[in-house]
Amino acid sequence: MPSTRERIVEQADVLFYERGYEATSLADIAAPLRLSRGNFYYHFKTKDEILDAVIDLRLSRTAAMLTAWEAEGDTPLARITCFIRILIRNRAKIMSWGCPVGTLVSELSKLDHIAQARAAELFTLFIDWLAVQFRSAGVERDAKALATHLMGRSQGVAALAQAFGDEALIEAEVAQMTDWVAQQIAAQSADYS
Amino acid sequence: MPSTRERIVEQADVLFYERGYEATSLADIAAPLRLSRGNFYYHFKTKDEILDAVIDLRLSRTAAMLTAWEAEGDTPLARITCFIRILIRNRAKIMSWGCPVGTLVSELSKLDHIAQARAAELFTLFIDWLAVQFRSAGVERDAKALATHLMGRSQGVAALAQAFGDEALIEAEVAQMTDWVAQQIAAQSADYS
DNA sequence: GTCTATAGACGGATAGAC
DNA sequence: GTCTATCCGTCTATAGAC
Repeated sequence: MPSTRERIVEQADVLFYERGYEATSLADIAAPLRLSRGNFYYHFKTKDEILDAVIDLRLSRTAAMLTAWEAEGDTPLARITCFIRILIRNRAKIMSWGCPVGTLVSELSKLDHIAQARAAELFTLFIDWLAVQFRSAGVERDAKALATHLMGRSQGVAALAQAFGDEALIEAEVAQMTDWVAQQIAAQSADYS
Repeated sequence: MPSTRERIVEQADVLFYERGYEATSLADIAAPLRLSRGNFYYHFKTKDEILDAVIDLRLSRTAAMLTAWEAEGDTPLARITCFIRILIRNRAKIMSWGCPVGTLVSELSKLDHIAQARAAELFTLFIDWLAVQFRSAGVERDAKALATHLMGRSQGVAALAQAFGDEALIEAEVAQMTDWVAQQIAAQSADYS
């Protein structure tokens, strides 16, 4: 049984993703939970506070997901493939609302919102994790650059998928990204032989 | 001497980019132009009408830019490089507000706005033009796929640049994209030899 | 009786539309 | 210039638990 606060954050998380932060009113969040606005302000003083809580939620969920991928794949390539395949797994949502991270960061940037930096930490979580995987695959020097590149590639796919609602585009790019990662790791192994 | 209507569209174009469509009020557009609301409604009845006009403006400007690039570069590679280098040329704006096309399409998607499809045509303009360049470089079969891929790559760079405000990231990715295009074209030439 | 949780009304501001 | 709608945020009231 989740607390009222948790239900608010959960609902806000969904609506901030699907409609955007600014376009979501506190009434929009409260209504489906059957909460009065008065009750609402008992738990959160401002809309920005909810945003902070939503970012906290996403950060912790992302960290947990990355930890799960550590156990799920037994090679660096397998683990990085877990990352790439979220584009496939979440393709329906991505075609409708884009990447939850990228679209939030973009909106907060335009609003000059202080929380933009913390939202960008979601990117950092992914990139740092990917860099660890590349390093454990033997790529020492360029691990961070490769990780950043891969993050960017997935952002690009999400942007075009949202624009055109094209599922085949996602699949084609995912295949290319997977090949690219395999090549980077193989090239590294070749250096040692 | 631009007409009042043109000045409205021009101002809206800037503000829709820097602040976003929804976050820009009609007053925000009218104020710097010192227009009365009455005068404003003489030119545009609704906010959506202004959005349509802004998209029209961007479509025509994009088409003109693409035509200019045709003359500017004397090889397909040089012309495609013109495209890639807008990331460098507009890097300051991109770090602040992202890609004008990608962020608009993303916002309109979340708002379920009818104009989303027309905004996405801006992507189509670029992709079709890039495909023409790839084809004129001898890449027949995959021209559209390569063009789409390149468009996606640039979107990814813009997204991360906006998130981190990292100029070096842009330069590194631009260099990689340029190399990638050169390789694609070289690989095609090799097929004929 | 106090603390927690919920409810509802009100105010000030702003937006879009006419 | 006005009208209506909406939104954020505050204030007061209430109901129950301990």
